[in-house]
Amino acid sequence: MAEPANRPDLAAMIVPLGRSLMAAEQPILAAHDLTMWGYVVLSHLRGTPTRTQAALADAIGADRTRIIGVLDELQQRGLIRREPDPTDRRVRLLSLTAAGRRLRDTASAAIQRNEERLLAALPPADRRALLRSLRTLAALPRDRIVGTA
Amino acid sequence: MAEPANRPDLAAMIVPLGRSLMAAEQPILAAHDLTMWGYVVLSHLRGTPTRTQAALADAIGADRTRIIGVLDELQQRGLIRREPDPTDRRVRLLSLTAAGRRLRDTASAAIQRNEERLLAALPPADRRALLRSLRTLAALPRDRIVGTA
DNA sequence: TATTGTTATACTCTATAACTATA
DNA sequence: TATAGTTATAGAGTATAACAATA
Repeated sequence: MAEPANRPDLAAMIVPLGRSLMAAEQPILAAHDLTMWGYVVLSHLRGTPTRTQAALADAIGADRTRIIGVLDELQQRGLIRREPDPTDRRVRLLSLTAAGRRLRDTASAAIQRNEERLLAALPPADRRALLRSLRTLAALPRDRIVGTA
Repeated sequence: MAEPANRPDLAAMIVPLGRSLMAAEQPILAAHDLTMWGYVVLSHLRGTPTRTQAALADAIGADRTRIIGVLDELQQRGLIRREPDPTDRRVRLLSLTAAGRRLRDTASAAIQRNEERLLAALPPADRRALLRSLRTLAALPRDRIVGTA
């Protein structure tokens, strides 16, 4: 058993790659006055307006307490709306403003322009398969990956 | 300009996926009494015995000061050798012991067994293309990805 | 003087606990 | 009493600065 390792661990390839991609985003985000979490929030709200801050935190894999300062700033800058739900005044309805959407789309375009530079290293068919596969894996629920520890 | 975003950012897919994969490794590593950095060190030394601790730290993307405790423990447990270079007694020659190699291979097999579960979600051709592509991207030097910020 | 490794310290990021308000 | 949000605090992980040994 235990044949010789003929491929690196998935994690060993993906984690450092992720770190590099994050580092590559940093100057782009800074140019748009966005923190990484700020950008993540905008990106998530762009697809799916969210009913509670807790649900948002959960969806983006952050702690509830961590996103509060982020939301404060995004709201102050008029990039998101954060209105008490008339039905239940404890919850804050979260959505993007037009300005928020514009900013996030501009930043995203710049980020993807940079990413295209890397993807150019791949044959077109592999490139497509990579993106398709990553979408599939990224869509898996976290505990499907982690296993019921 | 700025056509509607038709794909998620690479980073947005890869980073959370990496976090989940790391979380999935955790219990497996714990079962072998390994920390993540410990495992990373063993894995790197397995492929390439390294001449200085600084070079090792650099190769695995860690700080010089961070790996010292890790090396201490691995050495104490007889998993690595760490001998002063007779040529230059400042440097420590680092390599795996037989026990170190065995342990890392066993852990790696368990990790990859778990990863196979996920890869099974992909069509075989995509799966191959994904691994091939990740290898290519992971082999890129970091500053090729980050750009000369 | 420059470099390897080490130790001690400070900083950042993240999670935990305690509090307020609504229900 | 339970839940959403917030604030204050503590903890983990990481990097920075100062030091000792060797070249």
